[in-house]
Amino acid sequence: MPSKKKTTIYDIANEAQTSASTVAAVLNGTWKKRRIGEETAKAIRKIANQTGYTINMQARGLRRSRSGLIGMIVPMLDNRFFSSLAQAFESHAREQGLSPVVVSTLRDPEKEQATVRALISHNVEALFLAGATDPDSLAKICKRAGVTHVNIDLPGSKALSVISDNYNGAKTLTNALLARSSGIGANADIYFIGGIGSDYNTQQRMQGFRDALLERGHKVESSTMRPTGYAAELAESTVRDLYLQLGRLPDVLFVNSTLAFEGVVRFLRTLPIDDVRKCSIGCFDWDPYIELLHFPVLMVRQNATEMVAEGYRRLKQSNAEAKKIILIPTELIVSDERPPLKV
Amino acid sequence: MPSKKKTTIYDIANEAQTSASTVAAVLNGTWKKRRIGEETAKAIRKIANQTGYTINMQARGLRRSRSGLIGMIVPMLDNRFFSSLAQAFESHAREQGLSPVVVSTLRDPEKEQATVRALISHNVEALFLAGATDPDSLAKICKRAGVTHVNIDLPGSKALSVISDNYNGAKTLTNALLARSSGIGANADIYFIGGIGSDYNTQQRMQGFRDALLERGHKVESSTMRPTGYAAELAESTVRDLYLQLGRLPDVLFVNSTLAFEGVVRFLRTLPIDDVRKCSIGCFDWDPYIELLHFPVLMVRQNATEMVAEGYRRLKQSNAEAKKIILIPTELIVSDERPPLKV
DNA sequence: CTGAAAGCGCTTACAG
DNA sequence: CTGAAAGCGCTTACAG
Repeated sequence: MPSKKKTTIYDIANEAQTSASTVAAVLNGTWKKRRIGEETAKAIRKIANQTGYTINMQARGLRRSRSGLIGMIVPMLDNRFFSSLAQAFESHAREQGLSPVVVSTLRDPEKEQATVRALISHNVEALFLAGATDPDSLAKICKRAGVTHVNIDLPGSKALSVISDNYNGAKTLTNALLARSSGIGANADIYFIGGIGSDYNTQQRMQGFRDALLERGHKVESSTMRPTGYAAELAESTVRDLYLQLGRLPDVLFVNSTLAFEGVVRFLRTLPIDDVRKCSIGCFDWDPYIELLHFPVLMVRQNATEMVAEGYRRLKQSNAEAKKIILIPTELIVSDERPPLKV
Repeated sequence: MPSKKKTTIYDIANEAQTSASTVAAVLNGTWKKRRIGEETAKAIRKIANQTGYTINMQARGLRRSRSGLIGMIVPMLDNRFFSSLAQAFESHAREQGLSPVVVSTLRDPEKEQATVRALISHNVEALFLAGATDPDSLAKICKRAGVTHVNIDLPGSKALSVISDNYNGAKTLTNALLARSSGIGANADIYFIGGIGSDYNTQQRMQGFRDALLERGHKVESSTMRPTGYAAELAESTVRDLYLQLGRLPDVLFVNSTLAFEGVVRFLRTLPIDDVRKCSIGCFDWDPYIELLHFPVLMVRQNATEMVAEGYRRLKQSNAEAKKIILIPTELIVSDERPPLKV
């Protein structure tokens, strides 16, 4: 029975001895308004079920100039933070009866633009630009096409941006790290590792880190700031070099991103455990397994769910003041509230 | 200048003093075939750029009855394995000029069906069903609509399925675990924890586990098989109970899934490290942080990339024998090839 | 309570 | 080398 061609409202109209208009009305819910007979409606619905009718959204979309699609770009999907964003994004989409289209663009400005154009071609009803490297050119493209959009995670100057409160998150983390390592002096060795110096979020985090240190009377030399990128390898060798140079680990280590943290741990696990525990270690970003390492780690967890929720809220009240940056609070996670490893 | 209405080929035709057909041909690449003047083409392209024209895929799709969309359903996105699948899926999609639509359905059969229907409504050109709980009803829906699809990770009987070689992966892992714990007798305590007993993959893995044990002369009692589900909590309490019951850890622990493993580690970290190291521990599934724990873990890494690649390959040669299960080899990962932690 | 008809923005034979 | 026209499958005033 499975027909190769999809059934259309005309097929159903034929079968039901009625018109396409009537079928359309019954199937899209406007039939009460049109006061279509209960009988007719029932018959039509029956045939629709039998034939396995599914509406053609392209046709509907073309006619109503809406698509039922909502788009998101992210740097990559196989990453805790961005996949949480994607997950939240598409839960919301479904709630609103929209189909989510999530595409990763690998922090490549050209891919970002091409993807945004592609999504616009599909007439997405709105666009979430998460972690876009060049939000402002994307904003231009969107504006031209009249597509509303919001920046997530990385802010742009031409549209509403919902991002983590990186500054305060970093400051809180730094303060907590310092509180841990009681008894260190003004000349203590305190390092910031990972992230990209030109990146807005990294800058904010470095600023929060720096301010926390200054407020507590610590010196901050630029050599202690090491935005080594998002890769694990460079973070690993940086900590190793520090260790060799100081003859021990720094007193405090602020690692920016779970990926860089991976590299750091890769080195730390080669050291005697008591050495590692003397160091006060923090990670900006959260991973469940980091909580399970053999030494305590303070983490900043970003609220992906809330960032996306806020993005959706703002899209609805599209009256809202655009070009604004909305900061979403982060959460400080302390890994060793549970019984520590007995050695 | 940004116009609220999107530009269409008619707008461009007006401006360029030519016809919509010509504009269409220039913009979609068929213009050489139609031998349109280089001049005309150039003029049209210029206007298209100025006005920020983007083709309306809904219109094109409606006309050509293709959509440029390709769909995938996954249980969830915020999970290493499934997000790797999603990532691979959409790289391939982009390579082929398709826009990937990935939707998570939370292992809920109703959501799966609703989502598949929604995707079909959007005229996706093919469908990847990853980890679907009820692939066969989905297959029916797809067949009716004439949408080709392939099952990934969890097999169905009505369409091609590409899944991990769970049986051999588990067997290899078990053998490696046994090889580690040399000197244990036929009555050694060897446990399988996590996964769902009714789940095809879990069954295969249990079978591989069991066969490896039998071949090496170990007894396998059903009480040693504990498919406690995919949640961390139950796995945690199960290991704790085992520990209390045996007065020590089992000799070998096979944990099915990184999520269950999280629970296991949550308990293990409360034990003296030397106790933990006496136990030969394995995890079916991989996570970079598991490699960095303070005790060695053997892991089975599934090849998400290859599964997706194979899926795409098969879709192309749609002649291919359907209803077949294709097994993708897994990889055994040994976590402690690097220098171990000095205590 | 119901249907005929126009139109959404493309593509593509067909006719020049 | 180029254009007029039909048609993809819907929606929606409009007319009964």
